[in-house]
Amino acid sequence: MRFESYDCSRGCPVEAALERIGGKWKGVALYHLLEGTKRYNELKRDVGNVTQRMLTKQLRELESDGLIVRKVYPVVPPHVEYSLSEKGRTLEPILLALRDWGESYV
Amino acid sequence: MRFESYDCSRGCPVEAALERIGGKWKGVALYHLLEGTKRYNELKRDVGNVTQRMLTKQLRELESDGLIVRKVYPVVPPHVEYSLSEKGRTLEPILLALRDWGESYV
DNA sequence: CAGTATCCCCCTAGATACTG
DNA sequence: CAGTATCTAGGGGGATACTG
Repeated sequence: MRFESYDCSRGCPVEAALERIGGKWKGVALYHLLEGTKRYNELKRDVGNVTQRMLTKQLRELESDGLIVRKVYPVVPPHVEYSLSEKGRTLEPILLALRDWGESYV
Repeated sequence: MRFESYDCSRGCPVEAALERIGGKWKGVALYHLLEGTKRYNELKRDVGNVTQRMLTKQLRELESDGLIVRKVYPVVPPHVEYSLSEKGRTLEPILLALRDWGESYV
């Protein structure tokens, strides 16, 4: 048969993946990071209507999941850059597929 | 450039797509419906550790988003079948990509 | 079998203000 | 510039019991 069945009672890969990128602003943030490294405020502008608190929170989760890299330059004023990690870059096909689907079917 | 930028302040396609499939049990439910039409309890077993209340709720949302079809046979005992709609079937590449990513990178 | 009906907790997420 | 700190509302989500 074409699709194998999974016992999701103790971890399903689809569920696991969505837990990583399904946060309210995570997908959009990751998507915009496909363009390249961005500073905090740049990313905030791109993501749009998000509060600082929430963006910071979601970025920290993405970081601790190893999907993005946060680089701090110890200067005044602060300079922080976000970029996709190797692992984060593997999400590219998914993010582009989500974008295309969103454009076509929503 | 490879990726166009989107103003997400009033609707971003990635965000829109994730709003449809990002619910806690939606991805898994959709994924299992790739296998074909299922009855309620069958789907519930497949999805795993979900309560009836939540599964019903998420299925109703998927239905009102036009991603799944709910067919009720007016018999006793009740018989209800769920299946992917045309639109829902367009999610197949995304669901498979999520599964593959989840298997490899989580 | 395939749901409702209740009750309730807690976490998500927003608003606002403050800061190294 | 890139964040904390604090407070708060709202609803997502669980447990349990009941039903046509």
